[in-house]
Amino acid sequence: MGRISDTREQIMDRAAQLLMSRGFNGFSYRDISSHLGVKNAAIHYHFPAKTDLALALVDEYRRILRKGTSEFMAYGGSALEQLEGFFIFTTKQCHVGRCICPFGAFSVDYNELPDDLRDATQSFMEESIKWLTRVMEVGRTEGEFSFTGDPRVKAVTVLAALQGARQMARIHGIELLNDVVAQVRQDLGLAT
Amino acid sequence: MGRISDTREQIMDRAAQLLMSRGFNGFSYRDISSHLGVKNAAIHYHFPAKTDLALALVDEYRRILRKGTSEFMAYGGSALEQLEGFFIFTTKQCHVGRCICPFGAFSVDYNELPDDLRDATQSFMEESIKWLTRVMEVGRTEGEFSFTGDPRVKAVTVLAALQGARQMARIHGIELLNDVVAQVRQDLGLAT
DNA sequence: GATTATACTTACCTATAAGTAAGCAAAGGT
DNA sequence: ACCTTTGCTTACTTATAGGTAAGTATAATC
Repeated sequence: MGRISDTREQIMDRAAQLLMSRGFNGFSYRDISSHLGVKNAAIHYHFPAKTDLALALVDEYRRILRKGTSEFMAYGGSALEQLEGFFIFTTKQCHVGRCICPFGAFSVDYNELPDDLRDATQSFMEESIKWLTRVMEVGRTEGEFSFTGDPRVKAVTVLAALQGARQMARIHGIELLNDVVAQVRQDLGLAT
Repeated sequence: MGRISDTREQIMDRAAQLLMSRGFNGFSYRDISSHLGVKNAAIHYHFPAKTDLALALVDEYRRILRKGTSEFMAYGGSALEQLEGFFIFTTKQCHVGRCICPFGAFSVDYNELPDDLRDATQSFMEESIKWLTRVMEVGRTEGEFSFTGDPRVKAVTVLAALQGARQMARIHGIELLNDVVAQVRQDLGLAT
């Protein structure tokens, strides 16, 4: 028994891995418990239903996003830095865990998801879009990027390309993601 | 009992719907059989294992792809026409069934898929990439599109953006896909 | 007209899923 | 010293999954 309870954290860590490698319906409590050496019911103690676990994960994702973007959102700053940070985060995560984007994981099962989880996923996504929209806006205004059209639509397109690329990378090899990132940069007028 | 056996076709139709709306692990034989008003074992008669069903679906996708692209691949032609056809196909499919791309459906569960199904998915994807690469090549040469970098990488990026957009559209509304298509066109120098 | 293949159904099996209820050991507060 | 909360385990339930074996009605073949 840990000091406070690091079991809860370990559950979430493992669940995050599994979610991004198999999708929400692709893993079970058993996959978590057997890995941690605890019983199934221990997971249910911390997260009574699978939905609760998923909600906790979405919350954590949102916390991570906010940590990396709150200063930029509040005061502005280098859009290029934010974007490159995002690329690095994405590719690193993908290389380490061969995992897909959380949005991708949820979106496949989205039609069968309970309402609260759908809402949480949707608002997390809206938050991500808002952040990248601001990055696009600021970046174009400051002359760091060049693109035509609505910044929000461009932001959504970039997110979509990365989400798709992470998935395609599993089928076709990890370098596919690097290629897509390179192309997205090029499409924003950035040097290779 | 149908003339020859349209049950098999109906199974595949329904399975295709389900695959694209829930992912490979998101539907069961029961979902198909109950919809068709037959028993579970009837599906097993036509497709002993779920893998067999999935393989048949991939084969069908490949057939559809070839039907729409073989002439272009053989003789060249209007790249713009091919691309617009692809956009229309994608958006229509998405609007009608609120469904994701087959690649997306398989890629989420990819790590747990049997080898033969992985191979089939991979080679179908390679075929799709090859086709769109040629579209990009011809389109740029003929001056229909403008983009920088490797045609294959550009093709992969476009596919990734559409795959990602179809998934994000489920969470955030169907107009997201239209936006992404518009942005992709714009990024290729096409008029809105 | 007997045989065989087709296209199923009925009935079953085994594994696994999510989830619950009750019990228990240890730590913390009073 | 006693009670309560925390953090689990044991033992169970119900539902569903993929899959199989054996039987049956119809249609085609010889």
